[in-house]
Amino acid sequence: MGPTIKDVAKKANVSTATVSRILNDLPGYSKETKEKVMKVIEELGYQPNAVARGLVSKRTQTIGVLFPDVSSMFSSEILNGIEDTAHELGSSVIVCNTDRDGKRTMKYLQLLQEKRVDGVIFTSEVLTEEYYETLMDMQVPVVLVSTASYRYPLPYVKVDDKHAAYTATEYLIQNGHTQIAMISGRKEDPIAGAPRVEGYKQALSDYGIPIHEESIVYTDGFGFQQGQESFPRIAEKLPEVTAVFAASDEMAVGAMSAAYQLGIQIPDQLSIIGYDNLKIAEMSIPPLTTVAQPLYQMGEVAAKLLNEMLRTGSSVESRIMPHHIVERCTVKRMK
Amino acid sequence: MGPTIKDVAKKANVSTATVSRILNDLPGYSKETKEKVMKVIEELGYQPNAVARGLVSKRTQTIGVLFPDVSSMFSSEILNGIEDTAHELGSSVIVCNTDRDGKRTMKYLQLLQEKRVDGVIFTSEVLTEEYYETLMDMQVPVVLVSTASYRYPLPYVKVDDKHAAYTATEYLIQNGHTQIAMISGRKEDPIAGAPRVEGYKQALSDYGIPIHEESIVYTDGFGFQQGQESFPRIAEKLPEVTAVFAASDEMAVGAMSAAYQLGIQIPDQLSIIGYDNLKIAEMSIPPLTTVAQPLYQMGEVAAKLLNEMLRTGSSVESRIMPHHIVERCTVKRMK
DNA sequence: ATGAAAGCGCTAACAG
DNA sequence: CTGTTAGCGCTTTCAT
Repeated sequence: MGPTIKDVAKKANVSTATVSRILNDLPGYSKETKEKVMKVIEELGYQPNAVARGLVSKRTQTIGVLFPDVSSMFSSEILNGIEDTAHELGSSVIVCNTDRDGKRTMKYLQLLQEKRVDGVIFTSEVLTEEYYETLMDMQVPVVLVSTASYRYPLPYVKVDDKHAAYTATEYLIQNGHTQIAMISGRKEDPIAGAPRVEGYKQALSDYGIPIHEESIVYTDGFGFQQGQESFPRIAEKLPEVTAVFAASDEMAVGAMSAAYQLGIQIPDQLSIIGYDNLKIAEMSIPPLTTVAQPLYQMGEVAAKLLNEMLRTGSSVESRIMPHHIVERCTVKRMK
Repeated sequence: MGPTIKDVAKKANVSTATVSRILNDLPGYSKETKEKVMKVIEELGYQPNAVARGLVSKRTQTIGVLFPDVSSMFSSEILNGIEDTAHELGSSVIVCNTDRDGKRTMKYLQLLQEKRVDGVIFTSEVLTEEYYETLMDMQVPVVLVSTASYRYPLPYVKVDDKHAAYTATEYLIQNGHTQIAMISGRKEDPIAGAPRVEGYKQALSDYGIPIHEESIVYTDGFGFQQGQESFPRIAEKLPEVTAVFAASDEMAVGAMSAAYQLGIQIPDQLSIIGYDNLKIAEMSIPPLTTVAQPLYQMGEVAAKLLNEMLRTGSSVESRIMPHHIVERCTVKRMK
């Protein structure tokens, strides 16, 4: 193996304590010894052992992050923000792909516990009691991203889903649309499901537009396929619709794909607005108008909050992140 | 803090050695003691400390993975494969976003060394001498993904870029195209640049089609924007072109976007084939025909190779992964 | 089958 | 300013 702090101490004729002090720049050594030690470190190519350090300091400078699907554009953008920030703050991140599987999630939580990570960021899934319990056991700070829990007092960072959905729908209305359908995710999803539907309804209601339950199609996810499959249903049943609000960009793009197959021109014959502002939104044809979630920043903020909790030992406030409409080319101005 | 092995030992009236043996199922204890100990472990909610274990065993069950851009669809697919496999094999993965920055990469390499990761996977970038040196210092197995080094003897897993480009071009030819342009990445890129251009040229040449250097446009990356920006140049200069081979799906989609702006119908007026088979390929309108790289499997294989090297201590063979055409809707059959 | 004891490489009192 | 000495929690000879 490589040289240890002992080797350095010996060669520099000092104690390991002194070397340690220098390494952690704690007070207690002369300029000369520091120089001498640094030189030896250089010569030996000494690299401190973070594992040993972690054993005594009880800090591993590592955080764990759980994603339902690391390879999704959604998750990877958040990961990017977390990683950049954690790195800046001197921590590494261990990624965990839960695959939306309870068993697997629990296994990961346990793993993270054994690895003694300093904290964990839990994203996009609903926090079950089981998760919460073991998270509490771990005795480490936790922050939720793109999810929240009403039952458990954990800080979260997310946009206001209802509000964002309201904004999206309102945008459609302000562009002259009144026959607006919605492609929703899972009805039962307490985070990305129901609230967005509520926001949609609220906007219609506030603008005096009647709400028709048949205008909402519920799916079992937020993917391209769900959008693609559900669009024909609305195209067929609701021919009078001029605009649709999709609860995710992937669904929006799926819907556009289906519309294309059906020979429906977007935005000429039908307007569509998405939700998320993933990379794909600007790459679609035509580019997708959408309500943006600041995913990168959400990751960034989460990492910072975690760090803050670590540093101060106290808890922090949740953060409602701002959302905003990104106007591109899929919504037509009516009238 | 939580209970330690000592607490377990004491409460079970055995030595820590025995508990350790049971935990690692090594021989040397009766069925009765095992049961007794397991019960205590349960009662105490004992969780072994992987940090302490790592200190003595010199294995952290953690690997480091470097990506130029974690949030790209390309990287995240590879990450997914690595993560799933590493997890199956009992390891965690620390992700490092190098941002294509030499300094940052070096910092990460150093960090991984301090953290005593068991191995590292280096992806998509060219391996400089500096990287190689410190990687060697680390004394841990390394595998390259989607890149390779002719100077240094490290195992890699990638497709045969020249061959894959050949296949893509050949597909166009077999569909009756003879006026074929190419949108390439950086000319100097020894992995994804030159080889793909060579494959393209070789295919033309093998089929007796004259090669025009002007039919190749070089860009400074593989992104959507590069494709979008360079397409107009070929549309303008080479009106006779009926098909284009883009060296990445993102570029292909960018090109399609530009074509759309220009009112050029795909595939009716122009065919296009991409490279990678990212998720976006099936989400584009129309769905993109492309030559697929098995990204997930590449990650999977890399993780397995790394594990193999760790297990046996010996080196392994590189893997050329199979590529294949995914026929979708952007290539028109001529004549 | 089981225990005692020596570390792994580092930090952190406590002495000087 | 600097060294000595305990550990951190675990594994691993070496005895018994």
